[in-house]
Amino acid sequence: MLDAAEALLAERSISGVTTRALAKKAQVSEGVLYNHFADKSDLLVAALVRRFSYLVERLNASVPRPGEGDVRSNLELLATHLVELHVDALPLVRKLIGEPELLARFAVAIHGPGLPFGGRQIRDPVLTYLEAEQKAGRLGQFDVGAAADLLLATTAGLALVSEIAVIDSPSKVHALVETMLGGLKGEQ
Amino acid sequence: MLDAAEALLAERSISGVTTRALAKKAQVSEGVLYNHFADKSDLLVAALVRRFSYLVERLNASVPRPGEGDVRSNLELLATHLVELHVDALPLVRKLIGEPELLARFAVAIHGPGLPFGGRQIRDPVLTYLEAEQKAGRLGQFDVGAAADLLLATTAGLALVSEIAVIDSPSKVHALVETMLGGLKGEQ
Amino acid sequence: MLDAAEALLAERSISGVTTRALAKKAQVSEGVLYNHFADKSDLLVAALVRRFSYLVERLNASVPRPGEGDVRSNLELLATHLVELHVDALPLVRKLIGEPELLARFAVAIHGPGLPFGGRQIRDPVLTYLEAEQKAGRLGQFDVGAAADLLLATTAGLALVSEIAVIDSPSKVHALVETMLGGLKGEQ
Amino acid sequence: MLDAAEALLAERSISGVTTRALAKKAQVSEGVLYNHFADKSDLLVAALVRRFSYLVERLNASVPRPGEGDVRSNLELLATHLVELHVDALPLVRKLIGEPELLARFAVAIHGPGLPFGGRQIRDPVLTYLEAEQKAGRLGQFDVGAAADLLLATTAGLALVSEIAVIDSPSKVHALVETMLGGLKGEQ
DNA sequence: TATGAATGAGTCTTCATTCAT
DNA sequence: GATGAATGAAGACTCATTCAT
Repeated sequence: MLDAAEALLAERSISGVTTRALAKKAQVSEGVLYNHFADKSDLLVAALVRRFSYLVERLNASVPRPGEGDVRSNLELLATHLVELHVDALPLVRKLIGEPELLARFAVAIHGPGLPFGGRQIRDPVLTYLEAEQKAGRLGQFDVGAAADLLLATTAGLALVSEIAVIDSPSKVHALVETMLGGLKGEQ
Repeated sequence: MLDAAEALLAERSISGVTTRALAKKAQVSEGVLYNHFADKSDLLVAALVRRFSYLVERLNASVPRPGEGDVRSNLELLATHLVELHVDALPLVRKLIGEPELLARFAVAIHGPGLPFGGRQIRDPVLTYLEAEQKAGRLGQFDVGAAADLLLATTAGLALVSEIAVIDSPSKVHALVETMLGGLKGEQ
Repeated sequence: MLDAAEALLAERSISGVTTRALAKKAQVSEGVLYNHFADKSDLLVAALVRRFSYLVERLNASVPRPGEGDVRSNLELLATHLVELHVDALPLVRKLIGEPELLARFAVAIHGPGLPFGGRQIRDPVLTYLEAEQKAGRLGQFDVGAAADLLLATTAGLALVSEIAVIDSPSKVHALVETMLGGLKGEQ
Repeated sequence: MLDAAEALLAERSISGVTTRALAKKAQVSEGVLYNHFADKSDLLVAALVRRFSYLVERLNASVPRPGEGDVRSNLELLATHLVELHVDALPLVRKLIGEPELLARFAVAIHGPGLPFGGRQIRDPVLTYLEAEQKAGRLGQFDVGAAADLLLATTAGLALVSEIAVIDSPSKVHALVETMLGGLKGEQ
């Protein structure tokens, strides 16, 4: 049932996820839904939460280890993973953003407020990585929170744009990291 | 009619913008819509385009003049205006992001591809400003496109977050500009 | 206005003939209709009557002269003209047959009861021709009315079928006339 | 549901068969239709097909046995049954003739092309009977197909006319058969 | 007379939800 | 627990007709 919801959520516009479609996908009858969930929204939220958890887990597993390797490469890797995360999260967001009520229930379920490209669950790993590198002296002085926001927002932006237009994502990521490292004042 | 659509678009979820609500808001009967527009989508797109045009105009009027004043202050001002722009554009985006079909029609209407927090119409002014300051020697060497993306994405992110949580926007903007100017490597 | 109605009647399904389409076709505004006709039906009936009159006139002009030429050829010619008549009348009939109310008003307007492939106005010329040939001794004894019905019904049938399937109309007409002339008992 | 559709089809003009009327007739709510049929058309086609099948069956059961009885009487009987068939089929035809789309779906459902007063399913029994009598030497030489067309078209015509005007059907049938048997040339 | 915006009842269709089996 | 037919409110859209200008 949850699997069916997840599958449908991934392939259809929110309004296309009907109880009928759900039932068909799960190979069960329409009424089953109400034997396990209070509501259609309930099922949807459950599916969304499960998906979200998976994505967070994946991110945590792929954050570079501070102190190892090259900082520049690490940041590029991190940014690449963030783009991937956002690309995969986009269908979710698409659903939630248009349905305030659903979003509220999802937010409560996750309990991490501040959704978009973040919520603590996604922002924290990035923050932690940056702080560690900074503490290790491999990065200079800067506002870690602001840097995380730049990274998260811009990678989310890339994910969004790449859905609509064809872009050279790797080179965009490269430019992003370069620009963030170097700053606008120039490396005098 | 357009006013009613704009008003409704601003206050309701996309699925709440029904022909019935539209008619009631405009104080006319339901059928009127179809005497002036081919479609409900048609009306919506028209309203969205009108709103978008207004926002673009306002942005253009508020971009700082390159060479004048302080670069840092200019950037903060620009970032502030961008946050405002995105805050105002959010209801629009919210609608479009969940309705691929509507988005497509809107894109065609605007003819500026690459929608999200951009499209040429919004990105170009930022780009132009940065290039001018760079040419004037008031900024160092950096990838202007990447910098514009950072600025646009992060201000969009701030707008999004500020809708859900209470944040200290001005200080966020300040930190953002500082971080972008200085870079992560530190000003050794 | 009438012209527009006639044109529309010819090219669209009955439900496609809307006041809007009518107005557009006639290059006038929607309201005009009600300045000249009581009703949409009124206009439609007027247009149908005009069309019907034209068809009847054309038939009368093309009925072979009794006593002249070859009876067999005359009958084939007559049958051919009847097929043409019915082909042209089909769009009319199509409209009327599905709208009892319209049909009733049309019937009253024509005043010739017994519509389908007939009404006196179409049946009479055929009847007259057959009687004349019979009187002239160029045809044997038979029920003139029944023969007219056979001719009218079968040509109508051919017209109807030729709309749906591709048929060799001339040879069908030939066979029809042969069979009618010779009868089923055989020419012993 | 099907019964309701059949009933309504019989008593109303095509445009009068609305989902509302259907639901009321079947004593169920409006939505039910869409739990069992894809479409209103779908239901209509199903009802039409069922009705058509019944009529075809009835005809087959009532075709006279060749070689038995009197040919003249057999033909009159056959013609009488055909008139009845067409009278009963008329409501069907009335619906279909004005709705090209519906007709197309019906045609596909029946798979017998060549609709009007025939399609193979109705024409074939007549054809078969005539051929058998001819082979048995009880009828002379004539084009069997053309004779079948005459019979079918004229009985259809009688059915049609009898709906509008009051006619003496039996005597019309008698005259029809006489005329077909004897031919127009006279039995010299 | 012509116009065309406004009307509003009515059409088909969708869909979350219920409930007897 | 599972089923799936039934419900009915709601949605988008159509269109003949009216009427102030």
